[in-house]
This record gives sequence, C-alpha cells and structure tokens, in this order.
Amino acid sequence: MEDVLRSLGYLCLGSRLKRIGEQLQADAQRLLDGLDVPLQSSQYTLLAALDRLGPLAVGELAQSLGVTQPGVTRSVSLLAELGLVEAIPSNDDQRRRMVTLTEAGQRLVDVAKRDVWPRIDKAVADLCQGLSGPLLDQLAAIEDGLAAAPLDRRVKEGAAQ
Amino acid sequence: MEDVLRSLGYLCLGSRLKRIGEQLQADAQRLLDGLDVPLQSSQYTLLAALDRLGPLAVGELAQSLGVTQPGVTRSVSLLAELGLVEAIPSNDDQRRRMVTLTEAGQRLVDVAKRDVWPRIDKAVADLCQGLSGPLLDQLAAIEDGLAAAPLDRRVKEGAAQ
DNA sequence: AGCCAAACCATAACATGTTATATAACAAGG
DNA sequence: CCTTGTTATATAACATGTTATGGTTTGGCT
Repeated sequence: MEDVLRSLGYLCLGSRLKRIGEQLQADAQRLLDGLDVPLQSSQYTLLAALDRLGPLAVGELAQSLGVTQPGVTRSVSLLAELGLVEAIPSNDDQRRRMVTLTEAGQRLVDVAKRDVWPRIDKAVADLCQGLSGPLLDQLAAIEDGLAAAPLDRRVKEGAAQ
Repeated sequence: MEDVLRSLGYLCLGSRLKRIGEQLQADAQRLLDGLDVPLQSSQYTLLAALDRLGPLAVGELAQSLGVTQPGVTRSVSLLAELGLVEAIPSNDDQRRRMVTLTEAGQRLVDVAKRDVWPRIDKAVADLCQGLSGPLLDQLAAIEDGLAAAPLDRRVKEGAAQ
C-alpha cells in the first residue's frame, strides 16, 4: 500500500513530521514504562525543563517547551496531583504560579537521567546516525529505520555491545 | 528563554518533530481557510489519499495514511456528514466499507489541487530549500525559518515574484 | 452443516495539542 | 484612590491521535 504522505512530499510535511514524532514518542514510552511512576513521555519533557532551568512560572514553562499555556496548565495540574511538582503563587506577583520539582519529582528525574534518558538518546542517535542529504530522504530513512527496529530493540542491542 | 527541546537533542526528537509538524499544519490551515468548505488540514490528507488511490476500505485508508483505523473511522464519519465522501458496505464482503469521494468531495479536491496545494507545497519547499547537514540542524533551520516567515507569508511573497 | 478463529470496523476512554474566553492580580493615569 | 488596560493563569470546547475492546461478517476445518 502506497504511503500517501511520502508520495505527497512537501505538501504533507507537517502531517508526516507529526506522525514520525508520535511514533518516536510511543517507542520511548515503552522504555519509560519501566520506571515505577507511570507517566506519558511528554510529561517527562516538562520535568526535564524544570530540572534544567529550575523553578519556572507556568507561562515561562510554556515558552521554554514551545507549547501553549493551557497545555502546560493541564500538565502541571496532573503532575501536581501525582506529587511530582508543586505550583506555588509567587510572593512578588500573585498572578504567577511558580512550578517547582518536589523531592519525589527530583528523585524521579534523577533516576530517569541516570537510567533511561541516556538510552533513549543513544537509541535515537543510533537511528539518525549516518543520515545525510535532503530532509525528505532523512525522514524516509527514519521511518524505515523505526519500522525495521523500534527504539526499545535498539536499546537492547546497544546494551549488549 | 532557552528552548528545552532543542537543548535536549535526540532525547526529545519525537516531541520536537510533533511540535514542528503542528506548526506547519497550523500555517497550512490558514491557507486552506480560503476555501469555502471549512476543513482541518488533516482531513485534506484523507481526501488527497482517496483522490490519489481511488476508493479504499477504511483499513486500507488507515494504512496508506499511516494512522490507526479508529482515527480514520472518525474522520470518515465527519467527512460523510459534510457530504464529501460516502462509505458504502462492499458487496463482496459486508465487513468492509468502501470510502469514495462524492461529487462535492471531488470538486473540493480539484479546487484545492489547482489553487491551494501547489502554493503550500511551494512554500514548504521554499522553507526547506537549501537545507543540508545533520537532521537536528535542518530542524532548527526550519523552526527559525517558520518563526521568521510563516507559510502564508511565503506564499504571498512567492506569488509576487 | 456447524463452529471457531480471523478480519474488519465501530465505539469508548484517554492523551495532549489547539483556540477562545473568563477571572484575578497588577500597573499606571486622571 | 478608582478606573482601565495589561498580564498571568484557568477553563471550556474542540481536534485528532492513541489503545483497548466489542460486534459482525467471513471462511476454513471437522
């Protein structure tokens, strides 16, 4: 069956990027599921942002992640319910809610940073290794590569080396 | 404000591809809004698939678009309500529902194919023109390019030439 | 013939993105 | 100081992807 998104080239580049991104995330999800806290992979990017940049207001978080503010508000609420972050109104400006990693959140990040993120990073780097040339060709190579060996298999093989 | 997804490199490639894809689609949406039928850009890919490959069963459509079957089922229902496609149980096999462009659907595709899709294709090609090198660099260039001039502006400038 | 597994599609529940809009806190001018 | 505009966040409504599961229809095997 012809892959229409590939055939249409630039016209459907947006859909195609989204599709590849979703597959990468789904693959990464399987690797993250090993941790005891069940979180979606996109939540980890929020935690990573806090770990990297320190406490941030909701809007700043949105900006640093490149998503809209309502999306961050929702994710923060979810993570706060799980006890991984805290959102405390700022003293200077009561409109702002500063989002901070809790101790549990920091522990989770530390575990992920040590045990899981390097593997994902390595597996994706492996997937993209040796790519060159036009964007569409590189994307096709990624699609083919993922179809041939999903990320979790690349991690296992990498670990065996 | 630091762009965390960029900083994290391969680790967040999935999120980043999704983010770029969403922005491209949003930009393309503004160009499509000119047509009289208000459709989301992802629905157009479904119509494009039918135009390109002819009538398809729901499952085949899902496969050719690279999405899951429930997603296609929902989109088809929506497009059927708008009178752009028809989904008729096959005679040979009552399990299959063959999806076909209606006359109105074909007209819409023809208009899009003539007036809009070439512009989008051209604008995205323009955006990606001259890209080379590692994937992450090309993605950064796309992000910067979109920030500097969204697709609709590229179309206008292209048309003026 | 009759039964059982597989194939195809629909539906439900959820995740997570968006836009549009409401609310509350701040800031500045009359 | 009060109004008024702006800023920060929350909420609602929607779009569209996913997985899990259920219900028909087929088709093959005994």
